[in-house]
Amino acid sequence: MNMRRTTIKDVAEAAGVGVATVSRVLSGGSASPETRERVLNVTAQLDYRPSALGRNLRQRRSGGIGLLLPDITDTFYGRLADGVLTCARSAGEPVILGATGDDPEREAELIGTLLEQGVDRVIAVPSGDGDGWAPTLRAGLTTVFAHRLSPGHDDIPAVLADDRAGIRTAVDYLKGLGHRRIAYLGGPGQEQRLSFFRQALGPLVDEELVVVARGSRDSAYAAAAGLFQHRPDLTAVLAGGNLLGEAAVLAARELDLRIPRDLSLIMFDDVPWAELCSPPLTVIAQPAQDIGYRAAELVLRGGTRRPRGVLLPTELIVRGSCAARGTSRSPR
Amino acid sequence: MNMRRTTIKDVAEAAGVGVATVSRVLSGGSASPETRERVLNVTAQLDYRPSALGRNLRQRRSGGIGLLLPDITDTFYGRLADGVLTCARSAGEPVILGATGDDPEREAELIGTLLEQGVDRVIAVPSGDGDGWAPTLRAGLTTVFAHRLSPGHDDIPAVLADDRAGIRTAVDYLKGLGHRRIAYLGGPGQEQRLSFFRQALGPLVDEELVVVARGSRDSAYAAAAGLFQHRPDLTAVLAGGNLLGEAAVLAARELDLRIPRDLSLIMFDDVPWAELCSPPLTVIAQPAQDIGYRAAELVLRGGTRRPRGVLLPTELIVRGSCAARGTSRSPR
DNA sequence: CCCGATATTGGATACGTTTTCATGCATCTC
DNA sequence: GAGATGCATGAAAACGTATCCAATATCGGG
Repeated sequence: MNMRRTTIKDVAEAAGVGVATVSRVLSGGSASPETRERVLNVTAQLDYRPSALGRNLRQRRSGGIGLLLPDITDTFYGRLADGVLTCARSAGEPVILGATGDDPEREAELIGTLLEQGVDRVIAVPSGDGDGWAPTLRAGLTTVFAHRLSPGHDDIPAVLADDRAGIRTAVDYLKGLGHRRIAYLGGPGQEQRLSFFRQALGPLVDEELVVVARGSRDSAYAAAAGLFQHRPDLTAVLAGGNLLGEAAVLAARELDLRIPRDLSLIMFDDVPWAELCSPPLTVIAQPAQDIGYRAAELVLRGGTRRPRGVLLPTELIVRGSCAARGTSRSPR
Repeated sequence: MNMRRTTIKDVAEAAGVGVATVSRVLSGGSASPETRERVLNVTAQLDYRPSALGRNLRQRRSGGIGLLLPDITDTFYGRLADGVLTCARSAGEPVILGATGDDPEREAELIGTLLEQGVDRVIAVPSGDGDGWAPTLRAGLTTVFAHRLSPGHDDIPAVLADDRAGIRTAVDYLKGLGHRRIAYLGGPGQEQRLSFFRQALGPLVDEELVVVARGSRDSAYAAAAGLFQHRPDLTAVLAGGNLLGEAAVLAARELDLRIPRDLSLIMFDDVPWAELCSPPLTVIAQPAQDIGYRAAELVLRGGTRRPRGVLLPTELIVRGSCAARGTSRSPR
């Protein structure tokens, strides 16, 4: 028994038309009403599904969207991915996921795989300094950056949270509470944010209080602990991501720093556990799902008339991890 | 300027051999050492990458692994996905991700998309009662179930955490602390776990204390709150997932139940924030990444000699969310 | 020195689709 | 009514690869 898949040829034969006609009917070309109906009937009856394999080869592209994230384990990227999936599903496009680990080399390797697969649309949280992207873009990939942009590729549309406003709001909030020595705990690829932070802090900026960790949990913890130990005089810290925030809480606990009495903490990204933490964490919420969704919209719209990019609003959500400076000096 | 992609034909021409030879060299067939070297040289020089499109059509399958998860936002599935990605990357296989939302209909739709793409290997956390899988399997998909199995498809290999042991350990632990009225807060697709729970509890089981929520956060919260309000006499609860655990903590806080004084809590799945919670949550750790990795190994090994499946160990990690019953009656 | 066996090679074919192009037919215009 | 115009249609040609098969070259044994 040879269970061959039904092809367009079978449909054409059964409907008494040519394969070209079937193809046209199915992809919305012109055809006479009777023919169309007949073809559609046969299609339904035979349960025919056009093979993407043949189509892809013919069109020399596989459809589908490549999604390159630093770490799918990070809930922020999880939500971002969810947004992409939602949009892609409504367009019937498959999503090919790759985890770069914020390593340009791995990123390049994954892009290679995507190209090999004929994928010509990719949404990426770019890692590295952006050198790796030049050849990719020349290869004709429709690219949209999400969450971060890549230095030197300002012509690529990007969907970003409004980090500048978010950081400004957070810093102003901390300043308003009387804090002066405010630290920033950043992760990979946050040059942009760092400059916004310096900008928002103005003359108060202290380069020793700006620390950048690598992507891992361990590295984040080490950075936080190092910072707290080395500069016990700091009174507030802005963590540039939920991993960093987690590390800050852990390190603070380990060093017996009480939040918010000894240390005020604001974390980038609102995650469910921020509310479960004690004290609940004050955060800058980012619309992660929206970022993904909008990026998918952009990349699906494709080459035609590419907008400059999208900036989505952030929101400071005040919970309990910040206190006025001086509280620690209040009696007992 | 016509920037055509270099094809196998170009390589053949440049190397002065036939396309068949190039194909053989590149896919490990037999060839004379000189020919092989020459072809490889030209390949490298022209930066030739074989197009998956042509190959896929020829072999009538697209390679790549379909990954069907209920919710990529859930860190458990995030880690599982990470495991799959790691294994797939080492095999050079792309991973196509789909979120089912635990909805059999969406699941079927996604499977349809995969089939259309020619994907013939899929790793899935099956949703629903398993009816939807029969046609899929008949279509020749190499399938591996992860984390859950599908009722009525015991012939499909599955990679699971040892829920039975995990639950038994947790229940015994709670029993040992003096608890008698122990509740279970479950999510979708946890029939298996439920029966293990009943089994572990033995005569103590109280059906009113077994609650099943749907997949969403809201639903989980509603279930937890309803349970706590309706049965204030319960003293311990086992949450069947990190979403449920989160909901339990939130609901307990809302109802002014102190953990662990008024209520002992054990959560399935060890997540980073379990340690940040106050009190830190006692959990049953599951090797989510391993589950994904092993599932990928299984599905890549493919049709040949399919093992019965894999059971991975769980571990009870005692932190601070469980107390001996009677503590609440202690003075003050 | 010749024959058969083996290893290597390239031409040709097929995979399933989309798209171009030419054909036939009907309708429209002057 | 004749030529022009438009539309529906099907045959055929790609798309880039893997593989079948026949042909050639190499080698060993008799």
